[in-house]
Amino acid sequence: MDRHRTEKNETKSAQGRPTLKMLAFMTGLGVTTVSRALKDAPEIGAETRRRVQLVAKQIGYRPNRAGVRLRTGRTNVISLVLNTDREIMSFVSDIIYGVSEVLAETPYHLIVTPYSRSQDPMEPIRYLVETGSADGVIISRTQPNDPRARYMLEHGMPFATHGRTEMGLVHPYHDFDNHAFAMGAVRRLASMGRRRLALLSPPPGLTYHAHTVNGFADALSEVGASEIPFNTVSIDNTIEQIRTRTAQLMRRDIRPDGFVSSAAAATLALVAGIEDAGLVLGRDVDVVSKQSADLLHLFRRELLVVNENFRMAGAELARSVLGLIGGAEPGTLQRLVVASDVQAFSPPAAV
Amino acid sequence: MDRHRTEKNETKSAQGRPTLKMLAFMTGLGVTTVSRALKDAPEIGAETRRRVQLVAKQIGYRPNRAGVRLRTGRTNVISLVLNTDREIMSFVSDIIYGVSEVLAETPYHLIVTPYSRSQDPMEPIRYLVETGSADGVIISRTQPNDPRARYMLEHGMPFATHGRTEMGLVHPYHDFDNHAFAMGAVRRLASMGRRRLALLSPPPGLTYHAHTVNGFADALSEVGASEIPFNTVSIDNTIEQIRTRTAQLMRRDIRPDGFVSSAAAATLALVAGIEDAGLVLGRDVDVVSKQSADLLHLFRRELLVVNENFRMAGAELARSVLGLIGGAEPGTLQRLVVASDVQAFSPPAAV
DNA sequence: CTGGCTATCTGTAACGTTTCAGTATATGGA
DNA sequence: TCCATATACTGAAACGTTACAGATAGCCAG
Repeated sequence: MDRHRTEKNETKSAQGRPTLKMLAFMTGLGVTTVSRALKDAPEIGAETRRRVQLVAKQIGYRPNRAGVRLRTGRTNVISLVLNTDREIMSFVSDIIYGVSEVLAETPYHLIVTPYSRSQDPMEPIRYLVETGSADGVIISRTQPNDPRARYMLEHGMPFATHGRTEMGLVHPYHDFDNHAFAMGAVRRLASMGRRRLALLSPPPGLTYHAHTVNGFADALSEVGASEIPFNTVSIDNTIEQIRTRTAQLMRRDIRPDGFVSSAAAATLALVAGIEDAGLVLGRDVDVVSKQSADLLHLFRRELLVVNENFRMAGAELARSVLGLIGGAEPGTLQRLVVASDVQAFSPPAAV
Repeated sequence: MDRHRTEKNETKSAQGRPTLKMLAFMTGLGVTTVSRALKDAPEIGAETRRRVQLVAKQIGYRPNRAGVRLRTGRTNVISLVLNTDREIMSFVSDIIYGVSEVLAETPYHLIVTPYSRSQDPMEPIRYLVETGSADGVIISRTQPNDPRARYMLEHGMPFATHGRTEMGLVHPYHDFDNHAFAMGAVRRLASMGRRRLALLSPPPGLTYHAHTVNGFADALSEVGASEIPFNTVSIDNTIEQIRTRTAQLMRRDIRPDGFVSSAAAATLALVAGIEDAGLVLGRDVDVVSKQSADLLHLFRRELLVVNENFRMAGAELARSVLGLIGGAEPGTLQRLVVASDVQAFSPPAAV
């Protein structure tokens, strides 16, 4: 009579998704035993374990994520928090690919948590922590004193940052040595006889702004070149803004004969501005730029480039978060990538 | 004695996440009532409803996704399925932004489900359907006879495609009118006196390959120009491949004096190849290219461009899937975006 | 005053998982 | 023989939610 009683001898076999209960019925064991057998718990007999795992594989059992999550709180999700309007284009896809690459071999899923202009960068972080929507978080646009990192550290949410912080707190990070990049760029320009250099820098506020600015300044004094200030604009500005500011700058009497640029898209605008002012790349001025895809040499072969690999960064960040979740020491999950040498255009092999 | 009995009068108030049970206790109601009051069910008194919603807002109640998902099967997740290596860079970030933009105002999360070179494109789809990991799916790289679309239709998984299918099955899609794009491009080239045109097309196999090829051919016969075949390569090839093939082509006696290109990144390589062969853009040859970001004019101002807005595409696709989930007719969720006119470079306002 | 509405509200079960606290059987030491 | 202990397994509870099947009370027609 009791409609609700769940009879153990269900006759329907072609039920939907396999569950532990089904597996238990099929093997004649209890669901507890099955659950444990699947995760190689020590108190399960060797034969039983093998038997359960065999059947599970046969019928294609996959744990129900909602069940696991509800019970354990584990989400098997890593969240990549991105600024919707500011992040540079290729940056996003490359980093996503890197992260995906690593997560693909794990039970983890990647979820993208966006935030935009108007929003407080803390908002998505708070959401993730409060709702427990992820087991780990990856953030970019890291600041020296980053409230997001502090908050996640305080709340025990595992995370890794793209870029370092400077708060005396230890956490996983992946960073490109922008100090070395800027130094190398300045040295290269100096070696070409350029003496009045300008820097198209990352936006002030982000940690790597200071790294870049310092590297630039350090190398300037080393090589005895001078700086033409160009800090009314950063790589965060629009193409149009960078272009017009550059053109203005290049029409002055005292103008740079060399540029260091921290991003490829910004470099496009920079060069456009230079040319708007009637100057010629490689003759009147040289430019060293970072890039992530190998495109700048197609744009103007006179450009000098240094490659930064965002895909690898994404992969490393993912590995770091997983490592941290797995109990690794955060201090061992920090990586600073040395900048490669400045590369000039080399014509492709003849066809 | 019974340790397990859950006393109703819990004294701890500063418990972790607010739950329905807590809300029920605070309001003095049953959890069923609270659950219903929060979703504006009709059988709840107006005052009770307001009271519950007030308290819920005050203590920041947010439904536990795992609970909802376990009980209802609804995941509140939309999955964007991406090919890890083939998708064009800017495409990915733009489309993600578009999707995010729309989902941000809903309870839905975006999860990115990647697949790569080696994999069967069906694999991630099967995974999503079998594990019920998403309430809706967005796919790109759509084919005329697309097994993914067929499979999802058969299994009742709501989805939208970027690009159309040709299977006689009705489903939401968003597509750019590549036939019109190709026609417009050819007409423009013809109006400039170009008579021997070549097409750098989308990869064969994808639906919009045929659209583009047909538009190209239709306009050719309309304007009486001829085609120089260039189908050993597509926009899916690497920069290097496109570049060398283009250079080879341009060194032949009979070479194109006009190109139509379906993607901005490919156009960079195309132009590089043209110049490798010693020819000059705007003099020896003209190129009309699609682009998503306004960058090609910075690259070479002689380029002619047509913009395709991937961000909008992402937003539309997201809206379509949500609409479909909400019960809208799939036939009403189809959109073909007309191609805008071919644009030549116009110098920025003087400074 | 009964029976049958309607309007509100409630208890319980169930989704699939893990964990706590056992239970049953075998093994071994005294 | 008896107790202790290890091995292999199991039932029940709980995570937070929704839905089914009532329950209670007020009201009105007959």
